[in-house]
Formats: sequence, structure tokens, C-alpha cells
Amino acid sequence: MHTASSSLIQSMNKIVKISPSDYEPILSYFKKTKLRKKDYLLEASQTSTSLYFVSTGCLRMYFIRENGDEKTTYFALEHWWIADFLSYTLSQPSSFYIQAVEKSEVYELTNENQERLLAAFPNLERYFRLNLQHAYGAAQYRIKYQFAFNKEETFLHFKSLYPQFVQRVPQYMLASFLGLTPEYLSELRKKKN
Amino acid sequence: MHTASSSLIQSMNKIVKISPSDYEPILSYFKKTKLRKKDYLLEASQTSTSLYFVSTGCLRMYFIRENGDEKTTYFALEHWWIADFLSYTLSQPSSFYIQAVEKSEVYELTNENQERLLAAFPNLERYFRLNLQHAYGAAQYRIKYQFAFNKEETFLHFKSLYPQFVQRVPQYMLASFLGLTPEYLSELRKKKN
DNA sequence: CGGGCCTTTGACTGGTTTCAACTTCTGTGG
DNA sequence: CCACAGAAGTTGAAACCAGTCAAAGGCCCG
Repeated sequence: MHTASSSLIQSMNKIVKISPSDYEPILSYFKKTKLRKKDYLLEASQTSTSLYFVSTGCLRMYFIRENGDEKTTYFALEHWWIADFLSYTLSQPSSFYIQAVEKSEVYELTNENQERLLAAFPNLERYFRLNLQHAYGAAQYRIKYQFAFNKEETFLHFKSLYPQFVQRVPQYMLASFLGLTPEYLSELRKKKN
Repeated sequence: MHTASSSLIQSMNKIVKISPSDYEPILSYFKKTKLRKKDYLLEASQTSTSLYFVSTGCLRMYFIRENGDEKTTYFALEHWWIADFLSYTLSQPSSFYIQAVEKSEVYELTNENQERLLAAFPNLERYFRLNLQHAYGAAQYRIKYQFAFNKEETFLHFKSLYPQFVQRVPQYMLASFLGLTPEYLSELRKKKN
């Protein structure tokens, strides 16, 4: 019963039809993990060997610049997938960290288990493909926005899209995600509302 | 015989095994198109209803800013796929143009034909999934580099990765791809060889 | 050979960063 | 549960990276 309400199964059911009798078998390929704030799922120089589906909470992906400060490149909220997909695809060391921004719960799918899962349930290929297609499309627009807007516009645009999220994470993370300094973000916040 | 040497079939064969007897049937879902320099495959406000595989030549994706100047966000060389994947996935109008940078040849796969193709050859799901995974991974690193480097470093990094490509496209396109002005790129070129 | 587009050059400008000092928030141990 | 140390956020001044603008030069293609 409660497996039917699993957020992961729900996510899959939006894209492909899954018979309730398959819920348990499918979930058996995943490992459900609870994370405390600041726990890590991946650290730079490790290879990203798993995909993570965020059930509850919020994770982020970031890297550390030569001068030592960190830049957040991606946030994953409930029902989003997160991984360094280049590292995962090519089995090469990552230059990213993946960390829980808050208390979170994720489903982990290792590389090997993904292979087994897809061998057992080939129709899930479609689920992963369409998810990636959507995520890649979003990344194309992310890149577009970086070119289209200056820093102030970037902030206003983001705030209008995700007004509640701006409150959810520390400002220094948000600043580095938007590509500006915490000081300047602070200035922009008071300026325009 | 010459279908075996099709660059598209080659690309597929790197990821999934395809029987030679399937070459023709698979290719029948695609439309091969020749493009002259500056021909368009997509214009802003249209919906991206096809995926394109670049057989020969070079395409680019760009958009036009409010002030009127164009920003190139992506180049696709031989054996790469190009499309506005968000527009394609959600059937919503694109804000991008896709244009041939030089004389090119592409395989077009419409949305409907992709569905039919995958219904007929389900193992190609894996081909598209892994391609998207790779492309998305590359986009994650693209975003990383934009944060990691200043403009001069961006240029030097790109030049070291693709020394030949720098010669292949007009400098104003390269400049907008790297996120700087043609004037500043010109300055960087003479500065550090 | 000519016209228009691309590239270069230089001066000026300003959006954004950097730095440092101060204030406010937060969480952890006694 | 309170205190306090470290982290996070704010403020203002100074510096600079990179954009803008304008004009001249080069080059490609009809």
C-alpha cells in the first residue's frame, strides 16, 4: 500500500504505465537513504557511480574554485534526479560535490543496479530517457539565461520563478548558484524589494 | 553497403548492436537533408518537433537578446545531435534558432517518427538515453566552466580544447558562444597568442 | 572592383567584485 | 536552557574586468 505512494513510483507512473505488482520488485533495485543536513553523496575526485532521486528535502551540486570558494551549479528538489552525469557516463572522476542542503531522503540507484533494473523492466528505458531529455532541455535554457541577463535581471528572474525557494537556502548558496557574490546579492535584495 | 557507412548507423553501433539487415529499415525513419550555409532548421517561436543528427558540417543554436544581438549557446559538429530539447519534450515554442554555420548534411527525426522508430526497435531507447546522458553531463560541465573561469581563462581553455575549431567559425559567433564581445575577444587574441 | 560585413583599436564607462569591518543569526556544549 | 563562538549576512569604499561606442582597416564575395 505505502509503496504505491512512493514518490519514485509516482514519478515513473507519470511517464510509463507500471503495474502495481511491479512496484515492489522495482523498488528493490534502489536503496533508500536518509541524509542529515550537510551529508555528502559524492565528493570531488570520486567517480559518480550512482544516480539519486530526491524523495524529500533538497540537495545541491557544487565545486570548489582554485581560490577556494565554492560555486553551486545545481539544486535538486523533491522528485528531481541528481548526479554528475558525465562522471557517471564515462566512469571518470567527478569535480563536483553532492551534498544535502537540508534533512533529506533519497533513492540511490547504482550503475550496476540500473543495468539490472532496465534488463528486468525495459519499459523504464523510456522513463530515464524522457527525464534526461527534460533535464538537458532545462540546462539549455539555464545556459541561455546566463547569456540573456545581467546579474540583477538573473536574480529578479529567478525570484519570480521560485519565490519560495529563495527563502529555503542560505543566501551564499543562492548567490553562487546565480553567479554573483553574497555581498552583491545582499545589495540587490534591499534595492528592488 | 553504403548504408553501413552511414555516420548515423555508426553512431548507433557504438552503443547498441544493430544487425546489418536493420540498417535500411532504421534509416527509413529519418529524412536526410542538405543545408546551405545559413539555412535554418528552427526559428524562435516555432516548436522544435524534430531532432537532428549532424552527418557533416556544423550547426549552431542561438537566440536573440532584447537589445537585438545574437548569442550562440551551442555548436553541433559531425556526429552530434541538436535540438531545443525543452521545446521538443514539452511541445512548447522555442526561443532558439538552429542554423547551419557551413554547408552541412543532417538526418532529421520527427517526433512522430521517433515514436515509431522506438516502437519498432526498442533497443534504440538505450542509444538515445545514453546520448542524452552524455550531452546533459557535458552541459553540467559547461555550466561549471562559466562559473570557474573569467573571460580570458574561458577563451584559453576553449582554445586548448578545440584549437582547430577556433578557426572554423566567424569570431563574432565564437565570441558570443564564449560569452564575451567580439571586441574583447579580439583583444585577448593578440594579447596571449 | 566595389560594398558591406567582419575585425581591430582605443578611450571611456559602469556593473560587479573585492576587501574589511561590523552586525545578526545559529547551533552546540556546558 | 543559556552563552558564546563561529558562520552568515550587511554595509560602504575602492579597484577592475569587461562592455559600449565610434571610427578605421581588412577582407570576402558578388
